[in-house]
Amino acid sequence: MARTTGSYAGITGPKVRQAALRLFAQKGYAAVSMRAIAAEVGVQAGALYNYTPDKQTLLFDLMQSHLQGLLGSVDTETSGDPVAELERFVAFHISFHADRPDEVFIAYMELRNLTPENFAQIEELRRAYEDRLESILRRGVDAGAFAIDDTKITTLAIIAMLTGVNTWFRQGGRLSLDQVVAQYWDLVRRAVGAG
Amino acid sequence: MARTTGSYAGITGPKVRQAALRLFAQKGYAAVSMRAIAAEVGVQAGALYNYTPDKQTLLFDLMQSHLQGLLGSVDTETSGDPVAELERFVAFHISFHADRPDEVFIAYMELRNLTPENFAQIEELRRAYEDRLESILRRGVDAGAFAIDDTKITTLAIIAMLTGVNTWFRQGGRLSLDQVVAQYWDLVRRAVGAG
DNA sequence: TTTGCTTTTGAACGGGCGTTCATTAATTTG
DNA sequence: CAAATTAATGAACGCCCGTTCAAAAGCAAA
Repeated sequence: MARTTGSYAGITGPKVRQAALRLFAQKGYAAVSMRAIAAEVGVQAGALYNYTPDKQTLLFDLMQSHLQGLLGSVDTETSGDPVAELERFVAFHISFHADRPDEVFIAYMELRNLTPENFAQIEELRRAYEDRLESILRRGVDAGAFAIDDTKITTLAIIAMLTGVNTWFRQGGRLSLDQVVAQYWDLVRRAVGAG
Repeated sequence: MARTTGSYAGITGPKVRQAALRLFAQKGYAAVSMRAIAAEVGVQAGALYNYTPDKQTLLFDLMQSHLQGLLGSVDTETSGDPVAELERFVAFHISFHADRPDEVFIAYMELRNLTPENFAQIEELRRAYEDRLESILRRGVDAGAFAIDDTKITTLAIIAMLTGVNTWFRQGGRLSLDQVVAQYWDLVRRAVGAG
C-alpha cells in the first residue's frame, strides 16, 4: 500500500495538529509518541513528517499559534478609562482561555520541553501579553484610579489568578462563564483598589 | 563488583528521592529515565529498586510527602479573628512554597502522570488544604469581616494567585520574601473586602 | 491514457525504556 | 573468624522511541 484513497494534505494537516494538541494536553509531550499521534489521525508514523519536520517543532507551532492568537485578540486601544480597560481585559482573558483549555494547558505545562531557542521565542510572546495588562495598570495608577504598590507583581498575580480558572471551570457546570467573569472582576477590581 | 564500600540504605535512600525530585522538576516525570536518576545518585539502575517498587511509586511518594508536609504545617486553630488568620495563611503559603520550588512544581505539573488511584489520593490531600482556606473565608463572611460572593471560587482564586509566586520568585532577587508577602497580603486583603 | 505530482506505507535504523535477578562484595552479628 | 545480612552490580528481558526512505498507490492535468 501507499497513498490511500481520499487522502489530502489540507485534511490530514489540521488533523495532525488537533491530535497532537489533544494528546499533549492529556498525557504530556514526553509521554506521547509520534506513533500515538499517527494512530489518532489514522495514519502511519512516517506520514506525520509530511506535516512537521520533527516532534519538537510540532509542539512549538502549537504554542506559538496559541500565543499569537492571544496577542492578536487582546484589545490594544486605550480608552482613557483604565478601570473599564481592566474589566475588559479580565473578561477577555477568562473567556479566551476557557474556550481553549488544551492550548492553555500546553502553553503552561510544556515550556520545559522546548529547546532553548524555541523557549525564548515563546517567552517573548508571553511577556508581550503580560505587558498589555501592566500597561493598563500603570496608566490606572498614573490616573489615580488604582492603588497599587508594584505593577509588575500585581500583573503576575492577576494573570495567575485568572488563568487558574482553567483548572476547575467547565462549560455546563455550576456557574456560567458570565458569572465567573463577574466574580473575578469583583476580586480584581478590589485588589487593585478601584471603586 | 557488587556491594560498594561505604554504601548504606540510610544514605542512598534519601539520595534517590532527592535526585528524582530534582530531575522530575527539571525535565518532567516522563522525560526522566530510571537510569538518569541512578546516574545522579551514582549507582546502577537496578539499585533503585531497593528503594522504590517502581517509578510511579517514586513520583507518588514525592507528591504525597509534600502535601502531607503542607497539611501538617498549616495552622489549624481558629483565633476568632478571620482577618488575622487569613494574613497568617497568606504568609504561610508563600513561604512554605518558596522554600520548596521543586516539590511544588511536581505536585502541580505531574498530576496527569499518576495512576487514577494515586491521583485520587493526592487530590484528596489538595482538597483538604483548600478547605483550610475556605473555612477561614467562610468564618470571615459569617463574622462580617469579608465581603465575598462565593467562598469556593475565592478560595481557588487566592490559591492560584499565591502559588503563582513560585513561577517568578527567586531568593536574592529584586524583592525579599517579606516584601512579596506584604504585597500579596495587600492584594488578598482588598480582594476579600477586609479593611 | 499517459505523465507527473501528491500522499502514504512499511520496513528499517540505532538507541533507550522499566524492570528482574543471579551473583558478589561489604558489613554486621555471633 | 565464620555465618548471616545488606546493598550493589551488570547483563538480560521484551518493548517502544524518533526519524528516514525507497517503493507504491491515488489523483490531476494534458
